[in-house]
Amino acid sequence: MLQINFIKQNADLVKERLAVRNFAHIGLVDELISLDEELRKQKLVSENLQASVNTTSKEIGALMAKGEKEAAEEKKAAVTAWKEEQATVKTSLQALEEEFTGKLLLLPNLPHTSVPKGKTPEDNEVVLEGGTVPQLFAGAKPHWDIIKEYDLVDFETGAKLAGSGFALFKGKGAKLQRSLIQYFLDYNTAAGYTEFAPPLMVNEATAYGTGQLPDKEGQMYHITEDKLYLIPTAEVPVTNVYAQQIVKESDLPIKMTAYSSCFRREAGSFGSDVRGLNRLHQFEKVEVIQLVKPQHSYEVLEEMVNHVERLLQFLELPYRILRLCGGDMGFTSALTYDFEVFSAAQQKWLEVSSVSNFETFQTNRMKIRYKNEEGKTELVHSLNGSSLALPRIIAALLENNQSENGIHIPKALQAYFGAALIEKNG
RNA sequence: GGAGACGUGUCCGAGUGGUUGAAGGAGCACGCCUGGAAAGUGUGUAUAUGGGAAACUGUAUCGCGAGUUCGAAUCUCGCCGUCUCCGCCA
Repeated sequence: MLQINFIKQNADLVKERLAVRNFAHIGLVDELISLDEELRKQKLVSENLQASVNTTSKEIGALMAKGEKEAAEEKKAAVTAWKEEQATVKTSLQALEEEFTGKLLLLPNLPHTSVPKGKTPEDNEVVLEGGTVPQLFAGAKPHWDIIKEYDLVDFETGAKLAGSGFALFKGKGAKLQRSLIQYFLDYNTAAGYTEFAPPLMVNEATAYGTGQLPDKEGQMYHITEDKLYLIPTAEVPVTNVYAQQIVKESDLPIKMTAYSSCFRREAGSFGSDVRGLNRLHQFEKVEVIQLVKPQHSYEVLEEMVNHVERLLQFLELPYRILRLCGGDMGFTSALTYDFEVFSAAQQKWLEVSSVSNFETFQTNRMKIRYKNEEGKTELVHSLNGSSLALPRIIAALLENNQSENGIHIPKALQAYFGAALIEKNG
């Protein structure tokens, strides 16, 4: 959530930055500014009335103590009148406040100056490519066929148990996923991230904190009976660990990692994009999250990008890094780098990680602050990234590493998986 | 799920309608004492937001929300959480 004081002092800049996103409701900026002015005016009126009520009530107390009942009754009448006046002000104040916060929640984050203009994924900027795309043999198959052949994932049974878009991992497939999770977590904790195992459901306040609500309401599974949401990413519970806290300056940066299942309704997704492991309602992911001092957040973003990049190098996958354009960037982000791996049999780039700096957009909602060098409390910056999303990594590994003999396991993973090859009779 | 107890500042802990933003203690900071330290001693020690150059000052906050009252940490109701007993249970 943007800060109203910043919006007021930089109205033109805010509009200009929002335009980079192709944000359709730029008019909200001016609306918010005038709403805020009106809000302040009415607040002042209400507070002044309250001040009169407070002081006079104290006087009544003193008069009662002295036994001057009549004088006390006179003052009571005055207070009652003020309170009636205040009641009407409060009613309109409340309505204004609701309108104001409702509208403020609709404003997305301001894109960083390095964010390219653009509307669609085609306008994203390729920052760099790494790794080499393998030459596949003649009988090479897309992963959804490999999975069947090696009996690694059973989509039919997944669909029977839960519905389409739910996978049942099986045998070596399940073990491959488990070994990747273990490897990713070890890699992250070795880099100084503290491991968490968070709740997979969160309440409304938590979902607002990281910005999933109200923007992505329809994307989350909602357990209405208990007013809980299934998390779409570990970012939600883990970033909120420090919500409403003023952390010690010496505790920064706070580095956290978590493995979790992620749940997404993916309403309206169709076509070949969703085939096999490419898009699921439930998938596994390991996430890294940092809370940092504002002045360091862009250095930290680069550090996190490097961290994820090295992981892909260890997995020996061909990858590229994209700087997302304004139109493709998430609601809460100021700058996002996406990582894609090339899945050689489907000849397709698959997004496996998204590393973002949210600056104060999330921490303003969560009120995560620290006392800076001058002793002033200040919002920290929050960042996160996937390291990594499992199903698409598995898809790319299966496709890129297939051979007549079986599927090769990258060296870095062999100790975790317990073998160098997944054999056909497996 | 049933019955009961409880939820106060960094921590412990007082406070059942009126100078209580909140006693007292611990902790912390600064000063005195000391050769130095400990002990002792003095002072200070919440957050947010509005006004003000500042001193200072208005408002809100004793789990959260609503209500009663001229006035609520104190009374009433709802919610959340913690603990104890019972039930159920991986």
